[in-house]
Amino acid sequence: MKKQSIEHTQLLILSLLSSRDMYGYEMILELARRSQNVFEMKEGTLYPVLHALEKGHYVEAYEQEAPTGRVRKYYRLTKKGRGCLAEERGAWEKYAGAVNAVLRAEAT
Amino acid sequence: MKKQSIEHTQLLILSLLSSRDMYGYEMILELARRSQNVFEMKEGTLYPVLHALEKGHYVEAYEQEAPTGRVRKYYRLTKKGRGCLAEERGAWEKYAGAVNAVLRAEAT
DNA sequence: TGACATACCTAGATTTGCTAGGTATAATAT
DNA sequence: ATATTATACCTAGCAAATCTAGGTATGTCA
Repeated sequence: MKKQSIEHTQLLILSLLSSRDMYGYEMILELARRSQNVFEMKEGTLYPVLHALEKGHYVEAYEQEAPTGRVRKYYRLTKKGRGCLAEERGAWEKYAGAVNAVLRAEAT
Repeated sequence: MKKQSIEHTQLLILSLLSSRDMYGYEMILELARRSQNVFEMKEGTLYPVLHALEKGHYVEAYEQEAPTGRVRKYYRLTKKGRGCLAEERGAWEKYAGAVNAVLRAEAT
């Protein structure tokens, strides 16, 4: 079907970054928190997507030292990324609406 | 993440069959209709899933002649299939709710 | 000092859906 | 009459998305 699988991971990452800059590991924790542990994103999923987003100029990376002394790799949403987020948000709403329409029809 | 990709195709098919028995080609048309053309399921997607559902005893197939004279292969939801549908429905709601929670947090 | 949490990374397998082909019949247009 | 389109089923192989399972390294706490 048409764009059957929305790139959920990408949508979620962009959405997180729209509230504030974050580093990878933080995104995993934050996603779990905001979804009440429904999402348990794996590092093997996150990092490749993050690198692809950077390569496509949807996000920019920069390093910053944490209070602990460790250097973290933060990601910032670009203008292009913001546009992509809006687009994917729309796609998600359309998609979820369609699934719900089919599920509701079930009861009819 | 945990069951990241709900088996959307399966959920949609089971949902369709819960309203009435259908044959494959009909499901494609009906899905498009109920979703207002958001879903355009491909035959290459549908038939393999249908066969897997049959093998797993979630649906049963039977042949029936159409008024046109052609024989169609109808599918009927089994009790097991009904249980699976309820389960996947729940999973979908949980999943969609989590995505929406993350998207809403964005605005915060 | 040993275990665990933090923090990053990648190769390869798995799953899911799509592309692109095939067969065959019925309806419709030319 | 005949060519095209819609109906109706099928499968092999490709592509994309995510996960598994490993690796490296540092900081924290019992």
